[in-house]
Amino acid sequence: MYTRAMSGLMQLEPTMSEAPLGLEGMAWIFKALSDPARLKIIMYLASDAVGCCGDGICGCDLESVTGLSQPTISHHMKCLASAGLVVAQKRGKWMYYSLDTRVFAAAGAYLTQCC
Amino acid sequence: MYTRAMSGLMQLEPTMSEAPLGLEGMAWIFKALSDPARLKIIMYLASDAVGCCGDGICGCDLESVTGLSQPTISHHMKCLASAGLVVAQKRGKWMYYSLDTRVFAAAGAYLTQCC
DNA sequence: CAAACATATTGAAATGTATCAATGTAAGGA
DNA sequence: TCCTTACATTGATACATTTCAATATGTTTG
Repeated sequence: MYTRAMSGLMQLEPTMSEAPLGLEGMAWIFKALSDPARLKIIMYLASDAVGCCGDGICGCDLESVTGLSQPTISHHMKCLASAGLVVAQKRGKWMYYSLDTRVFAAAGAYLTQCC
Repeated sequence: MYTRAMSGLMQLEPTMSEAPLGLEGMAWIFKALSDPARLKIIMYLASDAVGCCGDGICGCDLESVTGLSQPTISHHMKCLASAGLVVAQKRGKWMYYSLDTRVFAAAGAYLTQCC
C-alpha cells in the first residue's frame, strides 16, 4: 500500500486554494497556527511594521523578529503559505509576505459558529 | 539542564485554566484543533446528538463516531481537555464530554481580530 | 562575469504525535 | 464476591515536526 508518508509528501502538503475547506482543510489551517513562532510571525505581519527592505515584510525581517535561522523561517513560511494564511510573492531577490485575511476570517468563523 | 521533554511532560501539558492566553496558550489551543479526528469529535459534541448512555456524550459514543480505538479516544479527549476546549466530567462509570464555548469564542475572536 | 545577498533545499538530530494491543483501575450489577 | 463495563495508562511502532549547518539557486550589482 502506497501512502502519502512513503511518497515523502505529508510533511507539508495541502495548499488547497479555493476549496470548500472540509475537516482536513480546517485541521491543516489550525496546524499551521499551532506553533508559537508562527503565531509570532503572524502577529508581526498583522502589525503593519515597516520591513528592512521597505514595501513590505520580507524573510530577513522575520529572522530578527523570531530569532530563528533563515532555513527555519523559510520552512515556517512555507507552512503558513500552504495553509493559505499567508501570501508570498517574490519581488527582486526578496520574498514579501502578507496575511490573507479571508482565511483568518473563515477559520475564526468556524470556531465561533461551530458551537 | 532539566527540560520538559526529559520530565516526560510536554507531549500533553498546558491546562492553563483561567490564564491570559499568550502565544503559547493560543498555539496550544490550535494544536488541539489541528487533528481531523479531534475536529470530528468537536463537531459531534456540538451537534447535540444523543449519546448511548443518555444525559450527554460519553467516550464510547466517540469510538463509533471516529472509528478509533478506546485508548486513542482517551488520548484525544485528554488533549482537547488540556486545551480547555472540552470539559470532562465523570458520572458513574462514564466520562461525559462537553464543549467550553468560551474557549472557542476566544480562539475565534483571536483569529478574526488579529488582522 | 564575479561577488554579494536573499531565499530554498538537503541532511541530520532531537523531539513530539497518532495509533493500537495489552494491561490496569474503578464503578455497577449479577 | 465476581464479572462486566468504561475508561486510563503503558509500551511499542511508525511517522511527523522543529531546528540548524551546509549547500544550492536565483537576483542584483560592481
